Amino acid sequence: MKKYTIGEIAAKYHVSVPTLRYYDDAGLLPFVKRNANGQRVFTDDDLGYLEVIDCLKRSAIPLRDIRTFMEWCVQGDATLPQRYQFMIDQEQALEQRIQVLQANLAFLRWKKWYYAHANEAGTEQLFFLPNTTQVDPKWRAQYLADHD
Amino acid sequence: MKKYTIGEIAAKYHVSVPTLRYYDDAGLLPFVKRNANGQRVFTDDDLGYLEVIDCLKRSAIPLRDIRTFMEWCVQGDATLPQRYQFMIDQEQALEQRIQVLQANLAFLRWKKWYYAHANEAGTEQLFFLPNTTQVDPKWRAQYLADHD
DNA sequence: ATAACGGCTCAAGTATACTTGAGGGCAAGG
DNA sequence: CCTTGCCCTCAAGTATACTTGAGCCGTTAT
Repeated sequence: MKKYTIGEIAAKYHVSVPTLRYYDDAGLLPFVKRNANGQRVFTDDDLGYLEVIDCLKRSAIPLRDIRTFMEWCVQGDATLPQRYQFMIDQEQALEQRIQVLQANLAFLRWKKWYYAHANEAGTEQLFFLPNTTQVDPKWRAQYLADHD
Repeated sequence: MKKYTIGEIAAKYHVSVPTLRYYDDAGLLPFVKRNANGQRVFTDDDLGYLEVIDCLKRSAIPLRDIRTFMEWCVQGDATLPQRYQFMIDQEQALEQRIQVLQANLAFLRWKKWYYAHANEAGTEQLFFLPNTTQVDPKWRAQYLADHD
């Protein structure tokens, strides 16, 4: 089975070597072995684990949660229920976070529209209610009417 | 125009009072005024700004970027081009981040399917290539065939 | 009038996730 | 043989975003 050094794995997953060592210290890599010189040795078997870690990290899951999951992984079949539940929970959490970001995106697009028009006019004044800097709701209504 | 204390604003936006003060110190609230006793006073005019901050924070935009934008806001019409460009940039960045999260979600769903089946069987063994802990690609293919 | 309630500042502490630096080992190439 | 390159550990430093604590002020309720 092909073996990989920490440097090769770092390049493959676009992280620094110290970061990988930090992850190992933090218990995220309980599957890595060492050679006679004490150097970390990664194998093809480990790549699947590393992909999971990569996915969870890109999803901004805290390291301690990733650690918990990886520990279950090396404990074998006895932890399959926990790992299944973990995936159910993470799926739900991620769905919710995506929904929040979709709402934020909609808000940013309305603001973009607002600034596109303000920029063209050279002033925000036309949007404001008299003697305030509050945007007249009619503009928001018009934006929504135009973008449906 | 209605006025609000820092405590009222904190309750409205689900943040702590010290957090709001920290934001003010960090330059995120250049629009807040003070009363004769040095207390922060928020007005209806400010609520629009606070919504923007809330949106950017929920999108995990760094505070220094939010600060830059809020400073442009109080500088008036001269900064409309920068603010328009800011919205364009943030829209694009957020679209990309949502795409990454969608991909991560797809991965988590595959893993959920995997653990659902492993859990039912009581073991992961049936998924592995002989003498490895690598998942036989045929299972991934089957999952993709079943979920399209 | 005094205690509670909220507001204030400033300094220090906490958590997370790394990064950087010092000092050292092992193996391959000139 | 010794320099280069990659590996190692351990300790300390950095950045971000808050939180906590000490000590104080002004308004309001008892």
